[in-house]
Amino acid sequence: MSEPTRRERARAATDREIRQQARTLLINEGPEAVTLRAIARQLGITAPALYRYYSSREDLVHHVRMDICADLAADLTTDLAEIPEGETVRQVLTICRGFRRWALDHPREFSMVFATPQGGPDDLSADPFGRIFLSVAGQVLITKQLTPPPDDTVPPAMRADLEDFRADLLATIAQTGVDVPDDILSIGTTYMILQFWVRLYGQVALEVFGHFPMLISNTEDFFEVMLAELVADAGLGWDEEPNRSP
Amino acid sequence: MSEPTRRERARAATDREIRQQARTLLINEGPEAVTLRAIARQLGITAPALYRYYSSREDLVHHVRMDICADLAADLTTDLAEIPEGETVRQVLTICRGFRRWALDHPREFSMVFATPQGGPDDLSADPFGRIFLSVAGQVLITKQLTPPPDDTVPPAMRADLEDFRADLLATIAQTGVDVPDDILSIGTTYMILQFWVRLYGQVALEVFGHFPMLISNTEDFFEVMLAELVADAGLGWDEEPNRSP
DNA sequence: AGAGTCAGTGAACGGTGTTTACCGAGTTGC
DNA sequence: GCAACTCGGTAAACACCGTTCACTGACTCT
Repeated sequence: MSEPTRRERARAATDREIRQQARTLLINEGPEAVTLRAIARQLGITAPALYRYYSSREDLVHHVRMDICADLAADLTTDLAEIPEGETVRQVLTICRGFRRWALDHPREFSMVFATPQGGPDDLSADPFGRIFLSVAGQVLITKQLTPPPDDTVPPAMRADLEDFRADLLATIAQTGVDVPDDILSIGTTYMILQFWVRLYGQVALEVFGHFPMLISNTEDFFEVMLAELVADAGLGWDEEPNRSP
Repeated sequence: MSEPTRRERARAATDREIRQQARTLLINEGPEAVTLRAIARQLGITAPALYRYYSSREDLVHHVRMDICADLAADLTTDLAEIPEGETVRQVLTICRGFRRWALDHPREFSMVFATPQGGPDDLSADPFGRIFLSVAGQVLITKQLTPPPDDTVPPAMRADLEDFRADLLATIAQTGVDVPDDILSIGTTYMILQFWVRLYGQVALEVFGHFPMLISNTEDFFEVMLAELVADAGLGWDEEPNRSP
């Protein structure tokens, strides 16, 4: 069992090569260039051979999508490792900046993962990026006093969904080893996390797709201003941020 | 000159049919189904004939994109026509709801126009959707007292861009016939309009792409809550909204 | 009436995803 | 050790794609 046969190792290796080559083509020449024949050509094999690994082009693309998510999560984890344990605000900032940077550096991967209508509501715990996002949210929840909107501003029709989401959040966070008491995650806070994601995503997507209604020469600053507002609105202080004197 | 020859009228007619057929294919079978041969087949002609109208498939797709924008703008204009002149808050709500509804009803058109990395910074005055968005913004600016962030919260590095954008805004609004005194459009207000667009776009795109981190059974309510917050943050009151008793 | 314009055609080229039948090296069971 | 089997890879074929090119034939203008 711990003895993968030679065949199995070879298979796993070419499988990795296929997906790697697919991504190289995606990055360098765009999504329409990632074709089975091109991939096979680069690998020195023929196109039908790929059907031993994936049932169709769509199937391959799907797996590539998952790889991309995993890589993004790995990137963010690396960034995060450099931030000391307790400084949760810096962790939040780091992950947001890391997400933006990754999106700008990998626009084609970004739009493949975050801007294709395909796919039902994604299971956040399956998506590694979701995992890391929620894990940071968990750390914030424990160590910082948040100022969420009072629960009664949330309309009744949303409560059930938010309850479910809260359960998801708690489960996902518990899985990462962090311990979150139930009462710290109010419905209002849950709603706030959603809003956080909406604004972060909107900003990054608009920047990647170039759909800001104006020419922005310094998008970096624009993002930082938005991020500062976002953090302030979430009730996180700047107290841990060294770049800010009182 | 006012006498379009029979040839010219025929040409314009088939041109419309081509783009119409392309959109039908896009809506019913997705972007990869909009192929020159399929379009020609539906029209009862052969594929090379399309090259009399467009220099390439990409060229056709580009024009289809413009058509989609024009249709969206027309939709929103129709919605807007039913709102009395003075009730600017309702106009804002109408246009935001209309944008969301259109995006959900036409997900493939939406992602083609609003979620493709292609294209540099788009000229908002060329895009008819941008026109209508800005025209409403203009009406709001004249008739409502806004509470924008004070100008000095805007970092210096962004000021130049915002100045340019403000000029664009004023020019676009002036083109619609609405008269806006220069001083009403502060830098802070300009920044606020940008933020408004970021949050609206983020919410709608996430809903269309199904990338909310939770299952939302009632997305309608979620949108309405976000919209209410958005309007409140923009400093617009609910005073004109009849569904809200004091 | 003759010249010219031009939408549309048919054939062809090189590319694509996918299926099918086949080969042959690696693995497995006896 | 050898037969049986598994299975990654191949070649050929099919239907489709975008695009080019030489050509036709009806409409338009002078």
